[in-house]
Amino acid sequence: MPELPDVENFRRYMEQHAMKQVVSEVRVTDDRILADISADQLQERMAGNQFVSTRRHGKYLLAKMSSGGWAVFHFGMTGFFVYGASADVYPKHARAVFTFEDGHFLAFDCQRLLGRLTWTDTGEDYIASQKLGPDALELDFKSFADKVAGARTMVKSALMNQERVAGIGNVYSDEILFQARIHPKTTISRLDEDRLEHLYQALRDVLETAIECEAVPEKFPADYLLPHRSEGDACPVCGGRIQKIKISGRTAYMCEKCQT
DNA sequence: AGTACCACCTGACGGC
DNA sequence: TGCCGTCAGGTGGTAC
Repeated sequence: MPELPDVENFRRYMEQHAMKQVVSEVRVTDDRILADISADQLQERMAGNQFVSTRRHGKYLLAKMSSGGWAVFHFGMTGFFVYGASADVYPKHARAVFTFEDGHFLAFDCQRLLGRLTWTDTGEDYIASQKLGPDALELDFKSFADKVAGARTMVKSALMNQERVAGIGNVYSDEILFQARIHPKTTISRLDEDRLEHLYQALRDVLETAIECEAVPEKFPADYLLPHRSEGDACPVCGGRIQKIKISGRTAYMCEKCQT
């Protein structure tokens, strides 16, 4: 479930492996992965160019090419990258593969096809066109209080709304609320200043910690909910049972004793 | 401005 | 053994 920390990880992976090499071919093996562009157009725009820089906004990864345009990746729920040598086999659900002149490749694997690959001439325009709010890690407390906490909706829904703040999905909203000890069904506009500040701090801490842990559940601190996201599991803080509830159709995991 | 529900998509899993 | 329903979840659409 790629959310902000996972995508930040993919961005670093791409920086580490795929930069400053000429793309010789773009092979799209399932064009349902494409949005608003054809495989031919993508090939035309990318072949002969290099990735020169990357940026991330929320759950979107944008990779600038030497031609000046940007390849845009959204990972849906099952997307990830694999960089490999020419002799390596592509990952099982590779939907698009960029081959470099030296024979190495960067594959965009996306089992459930909920991810997207597209193209934009201007990064800023793309972010605006998707109506994305500020990236969750670039949001100061004041904007958070205005943009997110002004909503007359449940706090979990507000955190997950990409127009309010970009980058938080189902899993990390649960973690943030667990760390802040706030019940996910609380109406966010009814939190007092103290609890709101607590929530904001938890948001930052959780996302930064998750990035440090490379979004690998086993590396998370002992008091994190994430490795215990299953009904009836023991709460890592109080030992009580983790509950599974539905919030606007989404599954939320929480500890009723810790979160009020 | 909210909520609720559906569709997209694949694969794992439980029930029978 | 296999078939069928359900679920996972990011996003986007529609109806209320």
